[in-house]
Amino acid sequence: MIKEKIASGGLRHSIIRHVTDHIMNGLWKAGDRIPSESEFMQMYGASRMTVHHALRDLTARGYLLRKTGSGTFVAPPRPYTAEYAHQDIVEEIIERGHTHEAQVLRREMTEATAEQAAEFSIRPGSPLFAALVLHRENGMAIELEERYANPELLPDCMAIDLSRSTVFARLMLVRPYREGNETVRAVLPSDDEQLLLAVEAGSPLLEITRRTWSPEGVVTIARILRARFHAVMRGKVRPAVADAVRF
Amino acid sequence: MIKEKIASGGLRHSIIRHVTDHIMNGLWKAGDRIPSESEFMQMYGASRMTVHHALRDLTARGYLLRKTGSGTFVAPPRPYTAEYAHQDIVEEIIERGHTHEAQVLRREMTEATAEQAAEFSIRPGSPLFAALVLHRENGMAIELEERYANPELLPDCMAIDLSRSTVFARLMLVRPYREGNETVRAVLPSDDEQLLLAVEAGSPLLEITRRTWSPEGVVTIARILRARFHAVMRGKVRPAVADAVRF
DNA sequence: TAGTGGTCTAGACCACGTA
DNA sequence: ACGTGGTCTAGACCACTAG
Repeated sequence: MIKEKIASGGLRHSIIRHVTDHIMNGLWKAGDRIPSESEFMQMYGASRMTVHHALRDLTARGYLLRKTGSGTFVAPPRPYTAEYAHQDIVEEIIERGHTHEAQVLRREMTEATAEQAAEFSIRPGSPLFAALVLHRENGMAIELEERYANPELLPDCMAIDLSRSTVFARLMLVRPYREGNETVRAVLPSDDEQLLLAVEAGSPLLEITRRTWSPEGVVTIARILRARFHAVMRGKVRPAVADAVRF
Repeated sequence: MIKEKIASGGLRHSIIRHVTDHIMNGLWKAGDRIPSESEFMQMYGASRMTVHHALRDLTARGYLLRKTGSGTFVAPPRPYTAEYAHQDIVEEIIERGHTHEAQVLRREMTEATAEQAAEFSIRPGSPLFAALVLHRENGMAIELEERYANPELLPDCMAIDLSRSTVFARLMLVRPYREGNETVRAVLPSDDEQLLLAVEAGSPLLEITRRTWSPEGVVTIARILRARFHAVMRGKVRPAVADAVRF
């Protein structure tokens, strides 16, 4: 019976480490059946709840697959998942110790066109917040932000001082938990965009199109053009996590 | 006492939904203290273990913060996290019902230069696998893959039939659980790359540089150039998940 | 000192899958 | 029929934090 309770901070974690070590070392390969709950109970002298919740954690994190009636198996390899943490651009620039300046090119409440209405799932003609902001770092234009928002779901969006704050920051406060999707492309700027961002014709830009929704509906859609050194995204790569315990 | 055991698939999930609903609706805001375990026990007529593991799940997923002795609190808003699932390009093309063709431009075992040795944390002159593969979809060049790998950690890499399979696929089998980082940029191709990918001069490309390591060290470094419709990445946006239960 | 969360036990009933 | 995992209970001891 394996007993390392004191040294390792809990039976639960001992079991978790046991399993992950075996998987990492290749002793247990994808598809392999691993010991059952009752076998772990004997190995560790643990109760079933302890074993169960250790294996449950690992299942939620994508390491295991469990089938009622059959057993617990090492999950098949998953695709790489790259994770990018997007920060508020104002904070990002300030953290670098640089100066941020925003040029507000558009900021108004409009009526949704048919196309926009479809994207937001609202009625055509409904009020829609529209903005266009050029962000500069140390005087150099690095990002052009084209933004639309549903004022129903993001109240007071017209009150945001876009020269000092961002819709992003507002979102964080009002809709801290949300979902969305994002598309990243390499693009060339239009003539207008080229002038605004003060880049040479033919400069490659990173375009990020992001749609964000809360349970009530689409909150905001943004198209972000990044230029120069800012035309980069850095992220972590991990095995994809199962979407465990959806709710 | 709230009882919805039958309708909702478990007390645990009822409690999880209770909490997430309140957070999503804004009834509980960041930093707010939420009911204690014993209060939830009374509300749901549940045992402490059930309540505890429901709240534990939510903590692991970044929704809550728990402090022994103080209580449970709504976690402060986190930055957007965009998650991109990278698939094996061969599988991706085949799933689209198209034909995949790989042109192997380089495939050899070299000796690591000083620079490469530093990136892989190996000794200069150590063997290093190097490859350059051009991937075509329906005959059209869409991706140029420049790849290096440490043969110590990725055995048999010279044996991979790069015209039919990928180093990616090999990695999935041999190193299913790994970590890494990734950088995405918008770039213009070099003259060589432009010719190989058969794009016009000045076409913007998506460049993905990925470094992958296992517990033993850096396994592989890849630089991927994506052209045309393939110069896109689509991902999901979610609140960042706490790195819970590290081990 | 009273309340909080962290951990664990030893039972229990159920649905499912394999044989 | 039996073993598997899914779920839940009713206790317990501990360390920490607040008043």
